Amino acid sequence: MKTIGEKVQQQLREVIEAAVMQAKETGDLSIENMPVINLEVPREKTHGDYATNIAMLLSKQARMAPRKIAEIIADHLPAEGTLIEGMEVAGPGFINFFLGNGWLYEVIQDICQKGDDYGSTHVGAGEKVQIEFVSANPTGPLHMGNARGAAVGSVLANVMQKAGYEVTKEFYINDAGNQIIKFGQSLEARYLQALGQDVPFPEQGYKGQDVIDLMEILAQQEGNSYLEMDSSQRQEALITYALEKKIIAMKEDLHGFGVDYDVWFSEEALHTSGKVMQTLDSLKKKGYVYEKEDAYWFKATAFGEEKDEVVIRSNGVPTYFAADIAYHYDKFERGFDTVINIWGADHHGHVSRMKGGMKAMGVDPDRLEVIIMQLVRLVRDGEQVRMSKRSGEMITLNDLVDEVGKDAARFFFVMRNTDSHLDFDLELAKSQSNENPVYYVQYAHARTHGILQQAYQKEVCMPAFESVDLSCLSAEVELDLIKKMLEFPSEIADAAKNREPHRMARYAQDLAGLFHSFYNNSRVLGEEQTIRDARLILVHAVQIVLRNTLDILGITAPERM
RNA sequence: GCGCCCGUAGCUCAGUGGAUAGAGCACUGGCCUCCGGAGCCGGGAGCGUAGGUUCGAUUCCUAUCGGGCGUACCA
Repeated sequence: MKTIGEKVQQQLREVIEAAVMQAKETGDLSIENMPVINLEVPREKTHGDYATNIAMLLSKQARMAPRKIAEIIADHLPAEGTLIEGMEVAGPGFINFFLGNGWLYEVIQDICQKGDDYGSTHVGAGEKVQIEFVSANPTGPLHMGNARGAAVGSVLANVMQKAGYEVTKEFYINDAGNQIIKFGQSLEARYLQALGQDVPFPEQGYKGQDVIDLMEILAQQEGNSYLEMDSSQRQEALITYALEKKIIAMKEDLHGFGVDYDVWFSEEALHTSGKVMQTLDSLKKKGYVYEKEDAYWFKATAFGEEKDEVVIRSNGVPTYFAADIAYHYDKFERGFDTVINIWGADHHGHVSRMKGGMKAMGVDPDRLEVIIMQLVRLVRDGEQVRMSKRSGEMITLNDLVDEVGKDAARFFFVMRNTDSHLDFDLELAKSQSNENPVYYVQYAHARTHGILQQAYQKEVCMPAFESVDLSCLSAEVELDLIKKMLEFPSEIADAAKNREPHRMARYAQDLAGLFHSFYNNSRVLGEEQTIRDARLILVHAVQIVLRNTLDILGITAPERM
């Protein structure tokens, strides 16, 4: 199923190719190979609806100036029987095509017909993709970095789903390892303190208020029933109790942020099921694990790394890296074609050795993609705020949602390329949230609703899109608006293929901007019927596309604000 | 030292090798008694530096300067 934009481009390509072949046959051009015909929408409107650079590409093999080639090709292009209304040779040798407006009106009908489904494509071809994101330590509340990951991951999942990938969202629970031991020590200290004992708090413990609260509640509910256990037993029991609470809380917090997972995967389960040791055995057999200084090492140097990595410590405990190899191998065993991880920049050093691990396990490392998200800097009064779970000084995801709302926060986090640092200015987000671009987009949607609502109240019937004459939509803003909506499916496809969810935020702003311009330029109600009906349909189409975009962004599309 | 990411307007950022590099904020000049002014229209100002590849470079390569992150028997 091709989109209208694709159909038009295909027709242009066929016509251009035929013209080049004809020029070759008549001897006007001497070329051997037909290059891929590249069509682009010129940045400048005066350069036409589409342009091709084929003349520049042919210049070398034809041994002619690009402009000369462009003129020859243009001479062989048929003027009749196509959408082409005009063409010109311009700049260094572009051939610009000017099309009539007829095909644009088909776009509006296409949108009205498809509704919520407009924008969906099959470029993903049902590829099974797993996206793992956030995967925060359950030892503390979710922070800004997690929030960025949550927004980016969920929008990427939405966009890829819309583009025809089969997407599974997964959260990896780091419920094993050193930080859990420290967590247990922290819990124990807080529990005992809650019971009035004067015990010291561990140096490396988690100082967050959430740990104190959790243990005070437990102390109130259960009293000193944990007091009789010995310390290690007590810590274990407290960890079990606290982790369950923490995970439930994380699920709720993420849900409140518009993020729901398909799978919650426990690291601890990898250890207890023996998968970690199985993976290490398998690597040993392949000769990629060896023993040195009482520890076991993964031969990362065999995969281009600078040094080998410990997988089992000299105390017999496997490292996080060992579990991670087992975890990622398990992902592929579960049948995913592609596995995408979204990690903070502080984990980037982990990427290549992880890929090395996959290669050692016989998995093509290119099937493991890691999106590295640059860190979020929290700014208050123009100064950077340092955040640390251990010190307990932080703004949590919940704080953020309470202050600026889910919609604004999500939009803010997903607006930027993941390669860029994100300065999150608390004062701006809290006190001046009206300036957040999300309102601009949502307001456009509310306006579409307002017009349609007014029409309804004035008993103006919504015309059937099939029977309306749209040809009176000829103002520049109207045509621009339609062209922008035409791009929607390919915008989604590109965002999905390139794993760039921020494009959808950009698209939303562009579309909203064009609609606001249209709104100020053209009235809908009060115009004579032909114009009114055509514009009503246009507004209806804009509403659909805006809603679909906001849907991908996980942001509500309000009817009024 | 080595590795990864980033240097684009006063600030925060867009810009799959193309023609005259775009938004928002800030500053500033306008907008019909009208479908919602959280809007619209206009103005000034910019690709860190130096080479290279190319018909053509903000985009690719190299070097260099500046910022961030990593370089644990932490995760």
